[in-house]
Amino acid sequence: MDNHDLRKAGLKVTLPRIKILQILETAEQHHMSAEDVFKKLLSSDGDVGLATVYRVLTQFESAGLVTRHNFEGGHSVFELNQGEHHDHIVCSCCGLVKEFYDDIIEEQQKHVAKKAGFEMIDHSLTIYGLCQTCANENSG
Amino acid sequence: MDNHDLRKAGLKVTLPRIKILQILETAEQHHMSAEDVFKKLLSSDGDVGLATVYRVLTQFESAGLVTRHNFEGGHSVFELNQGEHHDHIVCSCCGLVKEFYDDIIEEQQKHVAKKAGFEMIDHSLTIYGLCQTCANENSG
DNA sequence: CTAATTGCAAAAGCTTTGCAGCGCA
DNA sequence: TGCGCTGCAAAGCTTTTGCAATTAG
Repeated sequence: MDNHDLRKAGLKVTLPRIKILQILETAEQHHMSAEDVFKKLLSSDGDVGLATVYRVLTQFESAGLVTRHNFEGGHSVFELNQGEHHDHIVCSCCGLVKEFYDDIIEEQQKHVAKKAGFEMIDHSLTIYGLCQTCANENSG
Repeated sequence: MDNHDLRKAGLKVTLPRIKILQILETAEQHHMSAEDVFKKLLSSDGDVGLATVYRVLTQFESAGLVTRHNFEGGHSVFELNQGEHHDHIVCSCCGLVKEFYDDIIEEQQKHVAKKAGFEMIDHSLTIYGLCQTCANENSG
């Protein structure tokens, strides 16, 4: 239940926040830029400002509801926090994002951080490549 | 020899390019933003525009002389391509950047990409954490 | 009722681009 | 000599902020 998540985060349950949460939940591609979310809002109703989208997404990030990623390309993308941690593999051609989780890599990172004398807080691993579709198009 | 690298990249050997290359080579912290490079230029002579710094760095990137990273924080940082590939561990507190290379992680990434049906082009692994200095300050 | 929230518009970064003049090859 | 390169200033993009009106609790 959305409203519960919002309240738990200390945020008032307002229409923009509910809508944005729903968009993030139901989006087929759940890595969205602020602009993406804004466009979806426009087509659904058209009463939420872009500034609000940014504010809400930032609040959601602080509340731990979403994660912000800085993939290549200058703008941030946001993703709903559901399920376990994972990393990303992004198609450089079409922008497709797939998620993956690899135990060996996770373990090895802790190891590396310790060896470097760091207390690991977080990490961001993104593999860039060509998805099958794009690879076929380019070769054929 | 700098000039040789430039010519090899099909770039004319001009003063701004030589200077920027030297700055990247001799910088103690060799992950620099365009602004960082620009400031160094100002203190050395003061005749290179910020726009030129961006242009030259972008050209260097295309030529494979430098790599552009999108760490957290909105702006790009550039790093001279010398020696082997490596990943980064960044201090969230003071911004210190350390490099590391881990064979197991490298291998495992190839594996993951293949399993996801991607042709791997590149990858970017950044661990965020607290360096020893910052960890001590925060605990003490 | 009160403080949080919103929309709009304006501003603030970082980065790119247009253009006239300068410099390398 | 010619084209590439440069500096400056202006524009472009994403993101943030100020403010008056609105709304949740």
